[in-house]
Amino acid sequence: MDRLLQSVKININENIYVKDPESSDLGKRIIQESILMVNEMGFESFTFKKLGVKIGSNESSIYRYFENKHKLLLYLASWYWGWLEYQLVFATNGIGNPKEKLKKAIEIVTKVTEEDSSFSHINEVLLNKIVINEYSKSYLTKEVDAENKEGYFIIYKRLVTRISDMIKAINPDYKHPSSLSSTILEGSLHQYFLKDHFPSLTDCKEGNDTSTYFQNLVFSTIKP
Amino acid sequence: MDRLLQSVKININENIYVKDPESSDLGKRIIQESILMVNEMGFESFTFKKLGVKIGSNESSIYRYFENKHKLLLYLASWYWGWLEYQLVFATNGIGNPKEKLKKAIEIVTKVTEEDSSFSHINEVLLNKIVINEYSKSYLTKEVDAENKEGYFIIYKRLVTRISDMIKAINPDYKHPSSLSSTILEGSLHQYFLKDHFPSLTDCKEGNDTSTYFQNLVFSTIKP
DNA sequence: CCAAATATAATAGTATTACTATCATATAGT
DNA sequence: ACTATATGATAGTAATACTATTATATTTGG
Repeated sequence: MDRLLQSVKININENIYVKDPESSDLGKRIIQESILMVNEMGFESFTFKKLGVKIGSNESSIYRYFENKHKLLLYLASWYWGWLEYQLVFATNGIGNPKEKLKKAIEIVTKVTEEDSSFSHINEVLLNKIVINEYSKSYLTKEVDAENKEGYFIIYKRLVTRISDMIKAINPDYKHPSSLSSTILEGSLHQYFLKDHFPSLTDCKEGNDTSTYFQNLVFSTIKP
Repeated sequence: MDRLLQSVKININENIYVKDPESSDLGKRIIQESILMVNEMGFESFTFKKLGVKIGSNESSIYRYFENKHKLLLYLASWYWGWLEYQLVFATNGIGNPKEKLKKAIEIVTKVTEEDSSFSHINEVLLNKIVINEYSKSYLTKEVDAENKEGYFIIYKRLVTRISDMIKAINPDYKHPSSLSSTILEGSLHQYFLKDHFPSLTDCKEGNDTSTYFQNLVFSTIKP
Protein backbone atom coordinates (compact mmCIF):
# COMPACT_ATOMS: atom_id res chain seq x y z
CA MET A 1 0.00 0.00 0.00
CA ASP A 2 2.75 2.44 0.97
CA ARG A 3 4.32 2.68 -2.48
CA LEU A 4 1.07 3.39 -4.25
CA LEU A 5 -0.05 6.03 -1.78
CA GLN A 6 3.16 7.97 -2.17
CA SER A 7 1.81 9.69 -5.24
CA VAL A 8 -1.64 10.27 -3.79
CA LYS A 9 -2.75 13.67 -2.58
CA ILE A 10 -5.90 14.02 -0.50
CA ASN A 11 -8.08 16.44 -2.42
CA ILE A 12 -9.64 19.13 -0.29
CA ASN A 13 -12.18 21.80 -1.21
CA GLU A 14 -10.21 24.87 -2.24
CA ASN A 15 -12.45 27.26 -0.37
CA ILE A 16 -11.40 25.80 2.96
CA TYR A 17 -7.95 27.34 2.68
CA VAL A 18 -6.64 30.67 1.42
CA LYS A 19 -3.43 29.11 0.18
CA ASP A 20 -2.90 25.37 -0.17
CA PRO A 21 -0.77 24.24 2.80
CA GLU A 22 0.56 21.37 0.68
CA SER A 23 2.13 23.92 -1.67
CA SER A 24 4.93 25.07 0.60
CA ASP A 25 7.20 24.10 3.43
CA LEU A 26 5.60 26.60 5.80
CA GLY A 27 2.17 25.24 4.89
CA LYS A 28 3.22 21.71 5.78
CA ARG A 29 4.72 22.86 9.06
CA ILE A 30 1.43 24.59 9.88
CA ILE A 31 -0.43 21.31 9.36
CA GLN A 32 2.15 19.19 11.11
CA GLU A 33 2.43 21.35 14.22
CA SER A 34 -1.25 22.22 14.44
CA ILE A 35 -2.01 18.50 14.73
CA LEU A 36 0.42 18.17 17.62
CA MET A 37 -0.83 21.34 19.33
CA VAL A 38 -4.59 20.79 18.95
CA ASN A 39 -4.11 17.28 20.23
CA GLU A 40 -2.04 18.54 23.14
CA MET A 41 -4.05 21.56 24.33
CA GLY A 42 -7.46 21.07 22.73
CA PHE A 43 -9.04 23.16 20.01
CA GLU A 44 -10.34 25.87 22.37
CA SER A 45 -6.91 26.77 23.75
CA PHE A 46 -5.19 26.50 20.40
CA THR A 47 -4.43 29.85 18.70
CA PHE A 48 -2.56 30.94 15.60
CA LYS A 49 -0.31 33.05 17.79
CA LYS A 50 0.81 30.02 19.78
CA LEU A 51 1.22 28.01 16.59
CA GLY A 52 3.39 30.79 15.15
CA VAL A 53 5.70 30.65 18.13
CA LYS A 54 5.94 26.86 17.90
CA ILE A 55 6.86 26.75 14.22
CA GLY A 56 9.10 29.80 14.45
CA SER A 57 6.86 31.78 12.18
CA ASN A 58 4.48 34.67 12.49
CA GLU A 59 0.76 34.79 13.27
CA SER A 60 0.15 36.90 10.20
CA SER A 61 1.82 34.34 7.96
CA ILE A 62 -0.54 31.62 9.17
CA TYR A 63 -3.51 33.79 8.27
CA ARG A 64 -2.26 33.65 4.70
CA TYR A 65 -3.06 29.94 4.70
CA PHE A 66 -6.25 29.81 6.75
CA GLU A 67 -8.85 32.49 7.46
CA ASN A 68 -9.25 31.25 11.02
CA LYS A 69 -8.77 28.21 13.19
CA HIS A 70 -12.24 26.89 12.39
CA LYS A 71 -11.23 26.57 8.72
CA LEU A 72 -8.06 24.82 9.80
CA LEU A 73 -10.15 22.31 11.74
CA LEU A 74 -12.33 21.78 8.67
CA TYR A 75 -9.15 21.17 6.69
CA LEU A 76 -7.76 18.63 9.15
CA ALA A 77 -11.09 16.81 9.36
CA SER A 78 -11.49 16.74 5.58
CA TRP A 79 -8.00 15.37 5.23
CA TYR A 80 -8.75 12.66 7.76
CA TRP A 81 -12.01 11.59 6.11
CA GLY A 82 -10.37 11.71 2.69
CA TRP A 83 -7.59 9.52 3.95
CA LEU A 84 -10.09 7.05 5.49
CA GLU A 85 -12.12 7.04 2.30
CA TYR A 86 -9.05 6.18 0.29
CA GLN A 87 -8.29 3.28 2.59
CA LEU A 88 -11.87 2.10 2.42
CA VAL A 89 -12.01 2.15 -1.36
CA PHE A 90 -8.59 0.57 -1.65
CA ALA A 91 -9.35 -2.23 0.79
CA THR A 92 -12.82 -3.10 -0.47
CA ASN A 93 -12.40 -2.60 -4.19
CA GLY A 94 -11.59 -6.17 -5.07
CA ILE A 95 -14.20 -7.79 -2.86
CA GLY A 96 -17.10 -9.25 -4.82
CA ASN A 97 -19.19 -10.66 -1.99
CA PRO A 98 -21.35 -7.78 -0.68
CA LYS A 99 -21.33 -9.03 2.91
CA GLU A 100 -17.57 -9.47 2.95
CA LYS A 101 -17.24 -6.04 1.42
CA LEU A 102 -19.39 -4.32 4.05
CA LYS A 103 -17.67 -6.23 6.82
CA LYS A 104 -14.31 -4.98 5.59
CA ALA A 105 -15.64 -1.44 5.21
CA ILE A 106 -16.85 -1.38 8.81
CA GLU A 107 -13.53 -2.74 9.96
CA ILE A 108 -11.66 0.04 8.15
CA VAL A 109 -13.72 2.90 9.55
CA THR A 110 -13.97 1.58 13.12
CA LYS A 111 -10.56 0.08 13.79
CA VAL A 112 -7.75 1.69 15.76
CA THR A 113 -5.79 4.12 13.61
CA GLU A 114 -2.26 3.26 12.57
CA GLU A 115 0.50 5.49 11.25
CA ASP A 116 0.69 5.86 7.49
CA SER A 117 4.25 6.60 6.39
CA SER A 118 3.04 7.99 3.06
CA PHE A 119 2.31 11.39 4.51
CA SER A 120 5.37 12.27 6.52
CA HIS A 121 4.15 15.59 7.93
CA ILE A 122 0.84 14.17 9.13
CA ASN A 123 0.52 12.04 12.24
CA GLU A 124 -2.61 10.01 11.50
CA VAL A 125 -2.83 8.56 15.02
CA LEU A 126 -3.02 12.02 16.58
CA LEU A 127 -5.26 13.28 13.80
CA ASN A 128 -7.70 10.47 14.62
CA LYS A 129 -7.68 11.64 18.24
CA ILE A 130 -8.42 15.18 17.09
CA VAL A 131 -11.34 13.94 15.02
CA ILE A 132 -12.68 11.99 18.02
CA ASN A 133 -12.42 15.03 20.31
CA GLU A 134 -13.10 17.95 18.00
CA TYR A 135 -14.92 16.92 14.82
CA SER A 136 -18.41 17.60 16.18
CA LYS A 137 -17.41 21.19 16.83
CA SER A 138 -16.79 21.71 13.13
CA TYR A 139 -20.46 21.21 12.28
CA LEU A 140 -22.30 22.09 15.51
CA THR A 141 -22.32 25.74 14.53
CA LYS A 142 -24.77 28.33 13.28
CA GLU A 143 -22.86 28.44 9.97
CA VAL A 144 -23.26 24.73 9.20
CA ASP A 145 -25.85 25.15 6.43
CA ALA A 146 -23.85 27.82 4.62
CA GLU A 147 -20.65 25.80 4.94
CA ASN A 148 -22.36 22.64 3.83
CA LYS A 149 -23.55 24.50 0.74
CA GLU A 150 -19.93 25.50 0.12
CA GLY A 151 -19.03 21.81 0.10
CA TYR A 152 -16.90 21.75 3.24
CA PHE A 153 -18.33 18.42 4.39
CA ILE A 154 -18.46 16.67 1.05
CA ILE A 155 -15.85 14.00 1.76
CA TYR A 156 -17.57 12.94 4.98
CA LYS A 157 -20.94 12.79 3.22
CA ARG A 158 -19.45 10.68 0.45
CA LEU A 159 -18.09 8.24 3.01
CA VAL A 160 -21.51 7.89 4.65
CA THR A 161 -23.05 7.35 1.22
CA ARG A 162 -20.52 4.68 0.27
CA ILE A 163 -21.32 2.60 3.33
CA SER A 164 -25.03 3.24 2.91
CA ASP A 165 -24.77 1.90 -0.64
CA MET A 166 -23.06 -1.25 0.60
CA ILE A 167 -25.92 -1.80 3.05
CA LYS A 168 -28.47 -1.37 0.28
CA ALA A 169 -26.57 -3.86 -1.88
CA ILE A 170 -27.11 -6.51 0.81
CA ASN A 171 -30.69 -5.66 1.68
CA PRO A 172 -32.50 -3.24 -0.64
CA ASP A 173 -35.58 -3.44 1.58
CA TYR A 174 -33.89 -2.22 4.76
CA LYS A 175 -35.52 1.07 5.61
CA HIS A 176 -32.69 3.04 7.23
CA PRO A 177 -29.41 2.54 5.34
CA SER A 178 -28.29 6.16 5.64
CA SER A 179 -29.10 6.37 9.33
CA LEU A 180 -27.27 3.13 9.97
CA SER A 181 -24.25 4.30 8.02
CA SER A 182 -24.08 7.65 9.81
CA THR A 183 -24.55 5.83 13.11
CA ILE A 184 -21.49 3.69 12.39
CA LEU A 185 -19.21 6.61 11.56
CA GLU A 186 -20.31 8.95 14.28
CA GLY A 187 -20.94 6.21 16.81
CA SER A 188 -17.48 4.79 16.34
CA LEU A 189 -15.85 8.11 17.23
CA HIS A 190 -18.14 8.30 20.24
CA GLN A 191 -17.28 4.82 21.51
CA TYR A 192 -13.58 5.70 21.39
CA PHE A 193 -14.28 8.88 23.31
CA LEU A 194 -16.25 6.98 25.95
CA LYS A 195 -13.50 4.40 26.28
CA ASP A 196 -11.08 7.17 27.33
CA HIS A 197 -13.38 9.29 29.49
CA PHE A 198 -16.55 7.39 30.42
CA PRO A 199 -15.47 3.74 30.41
CA SER A 200 -18.63 2.63 32.20
CA LEU A 201 -20.70 3.73 29.19
CA THR A 202 -19.02 1.46 26.66
CA ASP A 203 -18.00 -2.16 26.23
CA CYS A 204 -15.35 -1.32 23.66
CA LYS A 205 -12.20 -1.65 25.69
CA GLU A 206 -9.41 -2.59 23.29
CA GLY A 207 -8.24 -3.89 19.96
CA ASN A 208 -11.09 -4.64 17.64
CA ASP A 209 -13.94 -4.41 20.18
CA THR A 210 -15.42 -1.42 18.37
CA SER A 211 -15.30 -3.16 15.01
CA THR A 212 -16.90 -6.28 16.46
CA TYR A 213 -19.63 -4.21 18.09
CA PHE A 214 -20.57 -2.40 14.90
CA GLN A 215 -20.24 -5.40 12.60
CA ASN A 216 -22.55 -7.37 14.86
CA LEU A 217 -24.93 -4.42 15.11
CA VAL A 218 -25.13 -3.89 11.37
CA PHE A 219 -25.45 -7.49 10.24
CA SER A 220 -28.04 -8.32 12.88
CA THR A 221 -30.05 -5.29 11.86
CA ILE A 222 -30.06 -5.57 8.10
CA LYS A 223 -30.19 -9.38 7.86
CA PRO A 224 -30.21 -10.63 4.23
CA MET B 1 -48.76 13.27 34.65
CA ASP B 2 -48.92 17.05 34.94
CA ARG B 3 -50.34 17.13 38.46
CA LEU B 4 -47.75 14.80 39.88
CA LEU B 5 -44.80 16.55 38.27
CA GLN B 6 -45.82 19.88 39.71
CA SER B 7 -44.09 19.06 42.96
CA VAL B 8 -41.03 17.55 41.33
CA LYS B 9 -37.74 19.37 41.17
CA ILE B 10 -34.96 18.13 38.91
CA ASN B 11 -32.02 17.57 41.20
CA ILE B 12 -28.75 18.96 39.89
CA ASN B 13 -25.24 18.64 41.30
CA GLU B 14 -24.68 21.64 43.55
CA ASN B 15 -21.18 22.27 42.29
CA ILE B 16 -22.47 23.14 38.84
CA TYR B 17 -23.93 26.41 40.09
CA VAL B 18 -22.77 29.05 42.56
CA LYS B 19 -26.31 29.83 43.65
CA ASP B 20 -29.29 27.64 42.78
CA PRO B 21 -31.17 29.38 39.95
CA GLU B 22 -34.38 27.71 41.15
CA SER B 23 -34.09 29.65 44.40
CA SER B 24 -34.98 33.09 43.05
CA ASP B 25 -36.88 34.94 40.41
CA LEU B 26 -33.68 36.26 38.81
CA GLY B 27 -32.31 32.72 38.72
CA LYS B 28 -35.34 31.45 36.86
CA ARG B 29 -35.18 34.32 34.40
CA ILE B 30 -31.52 33.46 33.76
CA ILE B 31 -32.51 29.90 32.90
CA GLN B 32 -35.57 30.88 30.91
CA GLU B 33 -33.84 33.50 28.77
CA SER B 34 -30.59 31.61 28.35
CA ILE B 35 -32.56 28.78 26.73
CA LEU B 36 -34.11 31.21 24.26
CA MET B 37 -30.82 32.96 23.55
CA VAL B 38 -28.56 29.91 23.20
CA ASN B 39 -31.13 28.39 20.90
CA GLU B 40 -31.34 31.60 18.90
CA MET B 41 -27.67 32.56 18.51
CA GLY B 42 -25.79 29.37 19.38
CA PHE B 43 -23.60 28.74 22.39
CA GLU B 44 -20.49 30.39 20.90
CA SER B 45 -22.12 33.79 20.40
CA PHE B 46 -24.01 33.67 23.67
CA THR B 47 -22.48 35.78 26.48
CA PHE B 48 -23.51 36.74 30.01
CA LYS B 49 -23.36 40.36 28.98
CA LYS B 50 -25.96 39.85 26.26
CA LEU B 51 -28.08 37.77 28.61
CA GLY B 52 -27.95 40.57 31.18
CA VAL B 53 -29.28 43.06 28.68
CA LYS B 54 -32.06 40.67 27.65
CA ILE B 55 -33.32 40.01 31.18
CA GLY B 56 -32.80 43.61 32.28
CA SER B 57 -30.15 42.59 34.74
CA ASN B 58 -26.42 42.89 35.12
CA GLU B 59 -23.58 40.71 33.91
CA SER B 60 -22.13 40.64 37.42
CA SER B 61 -25.41 39.40 38.86
CA ILE B 62 -25.41 36.42 36.50
CA TYR B 63 -21.93 35.50 37.65
CA ARG B 64 -23.42 35.11 41.11
CA TYR B 65 -25.37 32.11 39.76
CA PHE B 66 -22.89 30.53 37.35
CA GLU B 67 -19.10 30.72 37.24
CA ASN B 68 -19.16 30.82 33.45
CA LYS B 69 -21.27 29.90 30.47
CA HIS B 70 -19.82 26.42 30.31
CA LYS B 71 -21.27 25.69 33.74
CA LEU B 72 -24.59 27.08 32.61
CA LEU B 73 -24.54 24.67 29.67
CA LEU B 74 -23.77 21.81 32.05
CA TYR B 75 -26.74 22.93 34.13
CA LEU B 76 -29.13 23.06 31.18
CA ALA B 77 -27.97 19.68 29.92
CA SER B 78 -28.25 18.09 33.36
CA TRP B 79 -31.72 19.49 33.73
CA TYR B 80 -32.71 18.07 30.35
CA TRP B 81 -31.35 14.60 31.08
CA GLY B 82 -32.90 14.63 34.54
CA TRP B 83 -36.23 15.55 33.03
CA LEU B 84 -35.91 12.77 30.42
CA GLU B 85 -34.90 10.30 33.10
CA TYR B 86 -37.98 11.18 35.11
CA GLN B 87 -40.20 10.59 32.12
CA LEU B 88 -38.47 7.31 31.37
CA VAL B 89 -38.86 6.00 34.92
CA PHE B 90 -42.41 7.21 35.13
CA ALA B 91 -43.46 5.70 31.81
CA THR B 92 -41.76 2.33 32.22
CA ASN B 93 -42.24 1.71 35.92
CA GLY B 94 -45.40 -0.35 35.66
CA ILE B 95 -44.33 -2.44 32.70
CA GLY B 96 -43.52 -6.04 33.63
CA ASN B 97 -42.60 -7.43 30.24
CA PRO B 98 -38.90 -6.60 29.67
CA LYS B 99 -39.27 -6.20 25.92
CA GLU B 100 -42.27 -3.92 26.25
CA LYS B 101 -40.36 -1.97 28.86
CA LEU B 102 -37.28 -1.45 26.69
CA LYS B 103 -39.44 -0.59 23.71
CA LYS B 104 -41.14 2.11 25.74
CA ALA B 105 -37.83 3.38 27.08
CA ILE B 106 -36.40 3.78 23.58
CA GLU B 107 -39.56 5.56 22.52
CA ILE B 108 -39.24 8.03 25.39
CA VAL B 109 -35.60 8.94 24.74
CA THR B 110 -35.85 9.10 20.95
CA LYS B 111 -39.21 10.69 20.30
CA VAL B 112 -39.85 14.31 19.35
CA THR B 113 -39.86 16.52 22.45
CA GLU B 114 -43.13 18.04 23.61
CA GLU B 115 -43.75 20.93 25.97
CA ASP B 116 -44.17 20.04 29.65
CA SER B 117 -46.33 22.59 31.43
CA SER B 118 -45.01 21.54 34.82
CA PHE B 119 -41.94 23.73 34.48
CA SER B 120 -43.23 27.06 33.34
CA HIS B 121 -39.91 28.85 32.97
CA ILE B 122 -38.35 26.07 30.90
CA ASN B 123 -39.14 25.51 27.25
CA GLU B 124 -38.39 21.81 26.82
CA VAL B 125 -38.75 21.89 23.05
CA LEU B 126 -36.01 24.53 22.72
CA LEU B 127 -33.95 22.87 25.41
CA ASN B 128 -34.02 19.67 23.38
CA LYS B 129 -32.73 21.64 20.38
CA ILE B 130 -29.93 23.03 22.53
CA VAL B 131 -28.98 19.54 23.66
CA ILE B 132 -28.94 18.37 20.02
CA ASN B 133 -26.73 21.26 18.92
CA GLU B 134 -24.55 21.90 21.95
CA TYR B 135 -24.41 18.95 24.33
CA SER B 136 -21.26 17.44 22.80
CA LYS B 137 -19.41 20.67 23.53
CA SER B 138 -20.02 20.21 27.24
CA TYR B 139 -17.85 17.08 27.36
CA LEU B 140 -15.50 17.46 24.38
CA THR B 141 -13.09 19.48 26.51
CA LYS B 142 -9.76 19.06 28.20
CA GLU B 143 -11.49 19.34 31.58
CA VAL B 144 -13.86 16.41 31.02
CA ASP B 145 -12.12 13.99 33.38
CA ALA B 146 -11.98 16.47 36.24
CA GLU B 147 -15.59 17.48 35.70
CA ASN B 148 -16.69 13.88 35.45
CA LYS B 149 -15.00 13.25 38.78
CA GLU B 150 -16.98 16.16 40.20
CA GLY B 151 -20.16 14.39 39.12
CA TYR B 152 -21.28 16.86 36.46
CA PHE B 153 -22.38 14.10 34.08
CA ILE B 154 -23.95 11.78 36.59
CA ILE B 155 -27.54 12.06 35.40
CA TYR B 156 -26.60 11.28 31.82
CA LYS B 157 -24.54 8.29 32.94
CA ARG B 158 -27.44 7.01 35.03
CA LEU B 159 -29.72 7.22 32.01
CA VAL B 160 -27.30 5.20 29.89
CA THR B 161 -27.04 2.65 32.70
CA ARG B 162 -30.82 2.34 33.05
CA ILE B 163 -31.25 1.46 29.39
CA SER B 164 -28.21 -0.80 29.49
CA ASP B 165 -29.82 -2.69 32.40
CA MET B 166 -33.03 -3.13 30.42
CA ILE B 167 -31.02 -4.63 27.56
CA LYS B 168 -29.29 -7.02 29.94
CA ALA B 169 -32.66 -8.07 31.37
CA ILE B 170 -33.71 -9.24 27.92
CA ASN B 171 -30.45 -10.85 26.89
CA PRO B 172 -27.83 -11.31 29.61
CA ASP B 173 -25.45 -12.78 27.05
CA TYR B 174 -25.39 -9.80 24.73
CA LYS B 175 -21.83 -8.50 24.80
CA HIS B 176 -22.29 -4.75 24.33
CA PRO B 177 -25.23 -3.45 26.38
CA SER B 178 -23.50 -0.23 27.46
CA SER B 179 -22.26 0.58 23.97
CA LEU B 180 -25.70 -0.07 22.56
CA SER B 181 -27.34 2.13 25.19
CA SER B 182 -24.91 5.00 24.64
CA THR B 183 -25.36 4.60 20.90
CA ILE B 184 -29.12 5.07 21.29
CA LEU B 185 -28.85 8.25 23.34
CA GLU B 186 -26.09 9.91 21.43
CA GLY B 187 -27.18 8.54 18.08
CA SER B 188 -30.68 9.86 18.53
CA LEU B 189 -29.44 13.42 19.02
CA HIS B 190 -27.26 12.97 15.96
CA GLN B 191 -30.08 11.73 13.74
CA TYR B 192 -32.14 14.79 14.65
CA PHE B 193 -29.19 17.01 13.82
CA LEU B 194 -28.73 15.29 10.45
CA LYS B 195 -32.42 15.64 9.68
CA ASP B 196 -32.11 19.44 9.94
CA HIS B 197 -28.70 19.95 8.32
CA PHE B 198 -27.61 16.86 6.38
CA PRO B 199 -30.89 15.22 5.33
CA SER B 200 -29.15 12.94 2.83
CA LEU B 201 -27.33 11.24 5.72
CA THR B 202 -30.44 10.07 7.56
CA ASP B 203 -33.71 8.27 6.90
CA CYS B 204 -35.39 9.78 9.96
CA LYS B 205 -37.59 12.41 8.40
CA GLU B 206 -40.55 12.92 10.69
CA GLY B 207 -42.76 11.75 13.52
CA ASN B 208 -41.54 8.53 15.05
CA ASP B 209 -38.99 7.59 12.37
CA THR B 210 -36.13 7.91 14.84
CA SER B 211 -37.88 5.74 17.43
CA THR B 212 -38.66 3.11 14.81
CA TYR B 213 -35.07 3.12 13.59
CA PHE B 214 -33.60 2.60 17.04
CA GLN B 215 -36.21 0.12 18.24
CA ASN B 216 -35.61 -1.99 15.16
CA LEU B 217 -31.83 -1.64 15.57
CA VAL B 218 -31.86 -2.67 19.21
CA PHE B 219 -34.26 -5.61 19.04
CA SER B 220 -32.61 -7.04 15.94
CA THR B 221 -29.23 -6.80 17.62
CA ILE B 222 -29.94 -8.24 21.05
CA LYS B 223 -32.51 -10.86 20.00
CA PRO B 224 -33.89 -12.90 22.90
C1' DC C 1 22.57 38.26 -13.01
C1' DC C 2 19.31 41.75 -12.10
C1' DA C 3 14.48 43.25 -11.51
C1' DA C 4 10.24 42.21 -10.23
C1' DA C 5 7.10 39.46 -8.23
C1' DT C 6 5.92 36.71 -4.41
C1' DA C 7 6.35 34.86 0.30
C1' DT C 8 7.23 35.64 4.86
C1' DA C 9 8.13 38.45 9.08
C1' DA C 10 7.52 42.27 12.29
C1' DT C 11 4.88 45.51 14.44
C1' DA C 12 0.89 47.91 15.76
C1' DG C 13 -3.79 48.45 16.49
C1' DT C 14 -8.97 47.19 17.39
C1' DA C 15 -13.25 45.31 19.14
C1' DT C 16 -14.79 41.74 21.88
C1' DT C 17 -14.66 38.29 25.44
C1' DA C 18 -14.48 36.51 29.88
C1' DC C 19 -13.86 37.54 33.53
C1' DT C 20 -12.54 40.17 38.70
C1' DA C 21 -13.05 43.77 41.98
C1' DT C 22 -15.23 47.40 44.24
C1' DC C 23 -18.80 50.13 45.69
C1' DA C 24 -23.67 51.57 45.72
C1' DT C 25 -28.44 50.68 46.28
C1' DA C 26 -32.58 48.09 46.99
C1' DT C 27 -35.33 44.74 49.56
C1' DA C 28 -36.60 41.56 53.22
C1' DG C 29 -36.74 39.68 57.61
C1' DT C 30 -36.26 40.41 62.76
C1' DA D 1 -35.30 50.99 62.31
C1' DC D 2 -31.40 47.70 61.68
C1' DT D 3 -28.99 44.66 59.31
C1' DA D 4 -28.12 41.12 56.36
C1' DT D 5 -28.52 39.68 51.69
C1' DA D 6 -29.46 40.28 46.80
C1' DT D 7 -28.86 42.92 42.97
C1' DG D 8 -26.96 46.73 40.09
C1' DA D 9 -23.44 49.92 38.19
C1' DT D 10 -18.98 50.91 36.94
C1' DA D 11 -14.25 50.12 36.02
C1' DG D 12 -10.47 47.48 34.87
C1' DT D 13 -7.53 43.46 32.85
C1' DA D 14 -5.44 39.91 30.07
C1' DA D 15 -6.30 37.33 26.19
C1' DT D 16 -8.42 36.42 21.71
C1' DA D 17 -9.20 36.92 16.98
C1' DC D 18 -8.40 39.26 13.99
C1' DT D 19 -6.84 43.59 10.21
C1' DA D 20 -3.56 46.69 8.30
C1' DT D 21 0.77 48.27 7.14
C1' DT D 22 5.42 48.09 6.31
C1' DA D 23 9.78 45.68 5.95
C1' DT D 24 12.64 41.98 4.51
C1' DA D 25 13.72 37.71 2.38
C1' DT D 26 13.41 34.44 -1.50
C1' DT D 27 12.23 32.89 -6.00
C1' DT D 28 11.96 33.17 -10.77
C1' DG D 29 11.66 35.01 -15.47
C1' DG D 30 13.89 37.79 -18.96
